[in-house]
Formats: sequence, structure tokens, C-alpha cells
Amino acid sequence: MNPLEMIVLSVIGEAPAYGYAITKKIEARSENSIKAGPSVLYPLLKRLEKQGYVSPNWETVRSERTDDDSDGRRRKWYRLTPKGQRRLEQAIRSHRAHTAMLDEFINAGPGAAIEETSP
Amino acid sequence: MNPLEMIVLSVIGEAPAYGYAITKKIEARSENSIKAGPSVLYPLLKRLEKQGYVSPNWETVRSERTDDDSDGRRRKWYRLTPKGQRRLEQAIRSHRAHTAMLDEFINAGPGAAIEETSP
DNA sequence: CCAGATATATCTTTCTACGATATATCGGGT
DNA sequence: ACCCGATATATCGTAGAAAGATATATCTGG
Repeated sequence: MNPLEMIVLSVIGEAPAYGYAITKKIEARSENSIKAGPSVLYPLLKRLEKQGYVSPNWETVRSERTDDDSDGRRRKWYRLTPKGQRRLEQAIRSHRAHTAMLDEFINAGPGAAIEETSP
Repeated sequence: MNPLEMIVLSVIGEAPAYGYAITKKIEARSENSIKAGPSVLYPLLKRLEKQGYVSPNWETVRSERTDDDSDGRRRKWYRLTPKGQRRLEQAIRSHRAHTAMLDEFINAGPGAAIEETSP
């Protein structure tokens, strides 16, 4: 299970969101340690949509300016489907198991592993 | 940083090991949840070698049978270089940071995240 | 003596990450 | 009035890794 997929599902599960907002939320919360640029995020969202984990919904944001006759900016909002909700829960469980297993490897080596709190 | 790379470095860091033994150790310790088959492990080891993290050393295992004049089975032992040791330590630190960050995403959602101990 | 385990290695396909790029709109500053 | 940076979505090409299949050779237990 892809960690970025879990993050995106988690963000959308928190509250429905559109692509760009997801990117910004991930950047902010990860303190720029995770980059979910357009070329990574949009194909991922398309994948999640195809698998039925999220369902999209277009919004057309009208300009605040009165002298504006354009179609407005498009926003594609994603919400978690029940299937996506189950997927997220399963992802979290498998993530925890995976992490615990990695810790076993790390802590196995006597001199290899470093301390939890390095001096 | 690739989790499998950290696992392999960790296993080798514990004690020098050859490919097949690494596979078996990973299988055993992860209870078959991680498969590091030949097509995954050997290219990875070659990569680690090229980057100077491990240094290989051939061993020729002679048969126990006296009527044996073959060259014997080959074993390629890998040991961690000092650079590999530093790489492993850095990998563990970055893994812990990454895990902590993922937990933030998981725990952020009020109803989204599941409990640590599911009922 | 043979089947299965041990042991290393490559091939090909498939998927994904990621930088670059394209297109279009909104909003604030000058 | 205008421009620039931010907002917003989307695709392309390339490079890299995962994984099943396959090849080769040896050792061991029955």
C-alpha cells in the first residue's frame, strides 16, 4: 500500500477537498517533506476514482468581480465513498502493522540500530 | 527512502549475509508479509554495491561429500561499509520522521482515523 | 538417483514517480 | 488598466523499481 495514497485518502476523509487544496494541505502538514505535485496527485486521484474510493464533483467558482462573464475557475471536489472509507481504515491497519514490522528489523541489530532519541 | 532498502541494510548491518540468507531472514522475520524474491533482491544489492553501501565477497562452499570435484556452490557475502552504516542510520532517522508524519495525517481526521486497538 | 532446497542472475512487462509543460482563471499591487 | 504570481486542473515523456518467469548450477535427504 502506497503511503501517499493513504495520506490522500486520509485528507479527503477528514473533509471533502479538491486537488490543489490537497496538495497545499499535504505540503503544510508535512512541512514540505512530502511533495505531491500535479503530476503525482492527479494521476493518483484518477486511480482512486477508477477504483471507486473517491467520487468527484465539479464546482464552478464565479468571480467576485461583477464585470466578469467567464465560465469561472473549475474545482473538482473529491469525497470518500463508503468503499474508500473502508479502504482508508484497512490502509491504516496495514500501515501500523508494516511500521511495527520495520521496527522489528531496526531493533534487531545490537549495534546497528540507532537510539530512539539520538544524543 | 525505500523501506526494503532499509530492511536489507539493517539485516546486513546485523551480520554479514549473502543474498539467499537475506531473503529467508526477511521472510521469517516479517512472517511472509514481505517478499524479497530474487528479481527484487539482486538488483537491489547490485544497486547498494554500486553506491558503496555494501561490499561483496565471494565464498566457494565445498561439498561435504568427498567424491566431489566440482567448483562448489557460490555464495556472495555482503558486509556494510562505513558509508553503508551511515546510510542505515540516516535511513532509520528518516523512517522515524516519516512514520511520525504519517501518524499526524492519520490522527488528524476526527472520524476518519481508526483506533490504535480496534475492537 | 532424483526431487526439492539452496544460490545467483537476468529478461520482460507493468506500474509509478516526477520534472516539464500546457491551459486558464483569479486577485492584489502599482 | 494591467501585469504577475497564485490558483487550478491535466497530460507527456522519461526513468526507475517491482514482480513474475525463466535460466543455470549445486547441495542434501530420502
